Amino acid sequence: MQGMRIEPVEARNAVVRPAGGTVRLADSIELPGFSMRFDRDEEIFGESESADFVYKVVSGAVRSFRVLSDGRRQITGFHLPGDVFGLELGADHRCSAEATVSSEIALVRRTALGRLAAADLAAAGQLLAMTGAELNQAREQALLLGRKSAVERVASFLLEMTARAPAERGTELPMSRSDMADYLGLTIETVSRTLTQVEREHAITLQTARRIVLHDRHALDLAA
Amino acid sequence: MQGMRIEPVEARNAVVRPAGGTVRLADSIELPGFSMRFDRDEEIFGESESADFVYKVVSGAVRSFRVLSDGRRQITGFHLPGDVFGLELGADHRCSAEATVSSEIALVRRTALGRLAAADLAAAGQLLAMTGAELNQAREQALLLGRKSAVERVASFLLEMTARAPAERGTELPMSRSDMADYLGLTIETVSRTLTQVEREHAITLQTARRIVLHDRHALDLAA
DNA sequence: CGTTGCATTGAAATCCCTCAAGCGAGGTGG
DNA sequence: CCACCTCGCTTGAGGGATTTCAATGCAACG
Repeated sequence: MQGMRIEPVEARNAVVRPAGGTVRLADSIELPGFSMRFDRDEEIFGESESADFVYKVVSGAVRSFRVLSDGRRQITGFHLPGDVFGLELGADHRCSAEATVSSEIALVRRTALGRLAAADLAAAGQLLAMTGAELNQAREQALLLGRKSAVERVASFLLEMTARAPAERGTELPMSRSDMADYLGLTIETVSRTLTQVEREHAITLQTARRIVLHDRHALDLAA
Repeated sequence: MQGMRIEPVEARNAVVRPAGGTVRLADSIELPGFSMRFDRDEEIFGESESADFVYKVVSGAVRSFRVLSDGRRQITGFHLPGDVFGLELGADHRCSAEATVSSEIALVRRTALGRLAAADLAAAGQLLAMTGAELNQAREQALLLGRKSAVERVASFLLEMTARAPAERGTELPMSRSDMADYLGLTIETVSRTLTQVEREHAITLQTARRIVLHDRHALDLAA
């Protein structure tokens, strides 16, 4: 409905790279698709929308999240270049996804993926493996949210990001403090305070608000 | 290693119902298996043990959980009669499982399940569906742990349990306050206080510590 | 060079945790 | 059969970590 129409012509901000290419979702899953650009904070899909596509980040970053009726938000994951997201088993999406920064996203029709999985056992197995990996990650997050302190959460997050998004001379954090807070189950103020605390302890340097350099991995390991 | 050997003869407390029967893991997945009895607090499998079996609760209840090095524990789910658990994608278990009360558990060799999934697309699809359902549930828990207050967590839990474990004239809670606390990311004292608070507000009655009667579902819905 | 929005910092308040004691049901042994 | 013991649950008081409220800082942009 009010969600994005995916048709190129009607897309609002999204610039489409015309179809004709293929998208590799996994080792043995390569399907025809196309790509679109999403501005920062633009919705890619919404909760309980029909799940017609599967998505892969080409560049930029995406947040998946669920919200309570009063607006409280829990981000369940960040998706970085190369990551596949929006994979659903039922007919509808069970969470929403938005770009945290301007991003290019590749789209594959779910019907195409479904046909492949129904015909190719290797592909079906890889779908299962991808879902299982997400499950492990979700449980890791449950441990973090249920039992870790603010410092431990932030340390875990920094280690995760430095592992996943290594840049030259530091790590880019392609999301706002608000996004981090809603991922870690904290407030933006606590995230900010904790980051400066970790910096004062010389474990990291905040080059800019969104760029860190890791100095003492061991200290973070201990804190996480 | 120190984990339980599954062989009937060597099992410590576990009484085995001899093999020969079959276990239905899903609509189109029925495989040979056997069943064992586990005492309350007895380990069914441990983190990073080899995942040789898949399990299904026949009677009783099971907790799946992960622990931090200092002993803090996060329960990721309770498994009630009919539920399948211990389904892994890699070679090893990524969490531990213990009986919360004396339970009868059916076991199926993972190799048997693997063979079936590799041959039968319907079975592979159902495995995927089961994993996906767990994923949705894990994300629901993330929202609870990251963004809900103590009252909201307890209310959500009570609604979940009354839906899943309805008994005549009330609901049986087949786990201790400590289990509830580690599932909800709270302490046992907060769980206890919150339950009596909810009782004082006439939403439930605590017949015994482990048996509740739901009086005002609407009030709990609002609180959740 | 002012505006705008995100990030940081400070002070006070709150919710939940920690520590501690009391209670009660179930089991055991006398 | 009853006294006693044990273990889990409940309740209270105080403290602490994180949130809330509020103000300031800072960088990007027009």
